[in-house]
Amino acid sequence: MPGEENILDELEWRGLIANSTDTEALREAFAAGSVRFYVGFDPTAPSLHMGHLVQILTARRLQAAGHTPYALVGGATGTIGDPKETGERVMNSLDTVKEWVERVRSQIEPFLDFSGENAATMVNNYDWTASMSVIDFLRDIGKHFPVNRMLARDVVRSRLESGISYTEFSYVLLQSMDFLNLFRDHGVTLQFGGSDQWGNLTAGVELIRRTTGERAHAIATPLMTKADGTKYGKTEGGALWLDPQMMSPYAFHQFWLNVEDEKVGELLRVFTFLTRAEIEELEEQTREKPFLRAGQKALADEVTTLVHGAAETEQAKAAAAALFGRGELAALSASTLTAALGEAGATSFDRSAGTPDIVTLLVRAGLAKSNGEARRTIAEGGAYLNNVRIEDPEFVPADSDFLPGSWLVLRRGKKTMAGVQAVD
RNA sequence: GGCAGAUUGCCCGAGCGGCCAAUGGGAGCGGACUGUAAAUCCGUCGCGAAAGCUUCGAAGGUUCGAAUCCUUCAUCUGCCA
Repeated sequence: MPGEENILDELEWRGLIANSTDTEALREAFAAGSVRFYVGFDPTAPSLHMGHLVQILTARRLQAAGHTPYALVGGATGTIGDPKETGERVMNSLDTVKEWVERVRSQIEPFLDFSGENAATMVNNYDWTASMSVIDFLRDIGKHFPVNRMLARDVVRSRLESGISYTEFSYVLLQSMDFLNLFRDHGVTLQFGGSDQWGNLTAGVELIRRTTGERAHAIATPLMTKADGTKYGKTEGGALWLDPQMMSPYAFHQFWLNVEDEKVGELLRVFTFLTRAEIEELEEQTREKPFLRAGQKALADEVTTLVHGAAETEQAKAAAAALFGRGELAALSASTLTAALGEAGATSFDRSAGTPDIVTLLVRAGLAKSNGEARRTIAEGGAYLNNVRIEDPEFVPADSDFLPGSWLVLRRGKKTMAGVQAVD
């Protein structure tokens, strides 16, 4: 094992352990050698998001400490659907799931090392689930799941009134079987997941105990929430996607840059590989000189680099510097503007058709959903062209308003920017 | 299977024939303050420039006029089988 410190202490310090089966036994296992562990990702969308990133980075931390990752994509479980409290999931077609499995897999791979002593392995539970016979499943797995216990689980109990299909009710059996198979065939003794997975995690540990008499471990990472306890990204503009097509690196970088002071330390610990000393220094700065936003800046740079790479981070920063900078927008070069607005969001209009008015431009740029909303924004004093507030809804930009590259920089409120370019 | 009640905008929740595009709260959005933070205060919050148009589970109906009354259907909740 590299290093004196047990990785468990590190995870605890970072606040990554919300729940765990037997901490002391696990600590011993970590100290005894390379622990084979697994974490699963169900393909429920075309991209993973912030919540999954916690798991991916935790896996990376464990691998860095010498342990051996098995990253599982849920080709089978993704077709079934983990029950959630709000109600039955919409079943996705097998083709869709198959496509998402590939996308999820390629999103996870860059974070792990697939070579060396403790090389990571990718597995897909479709491989051992699809071919299984119903009889085997019911006899070998189902027999170990008392329905009365299953009914007592929180998610299930919350669904008893509104209804739950047999399909989703059975989900826990599949996930538990995954753990059992990986335990038997690959010697995997630890599974971790989000704290909403705790029931599924412990069910797997129990299945292993019942069928083999041996002990496996489970860790649940905490659910990330905002300072007021609400979920991140739930209300504003959807989830925080890792896929650059679904959320631009610029928007991703901006998200972390705008995090509340109270949360900076926590997020630095969970989402970056900065050392304890570095993080404590940043927390200190956030307390002493919050207006410098040193913590937010480090957080945004670190996480964006992890997910999108250093080059994209630089572009996102350059774009923000150009758009939020003190200087005149007109002083920026055409290429800087094009790059910055490309990050922030850009559209174009045909010059020969004439310049649209401000209302149309706001809608065109995606800053307002309807003309009415655009007008309202103007009336509220929240509409800007080239950083100058526009108060007349009839306003049409003059030729002199065009910046280098025929750009118009539109802004709604303080931080939402978009560019519109005149093209021939 | 029988009886009773419910279904309102992103969420919660008033309204029970005209004054209802529909009270109020939350979320969201904008402004002020600040630091591209939090808290607070103010404004805004179906579409439309407007006339007006489309909304109150779905489809029909009564009426000059319906979210509000009637019929059928769907879903949910209680009570009785």
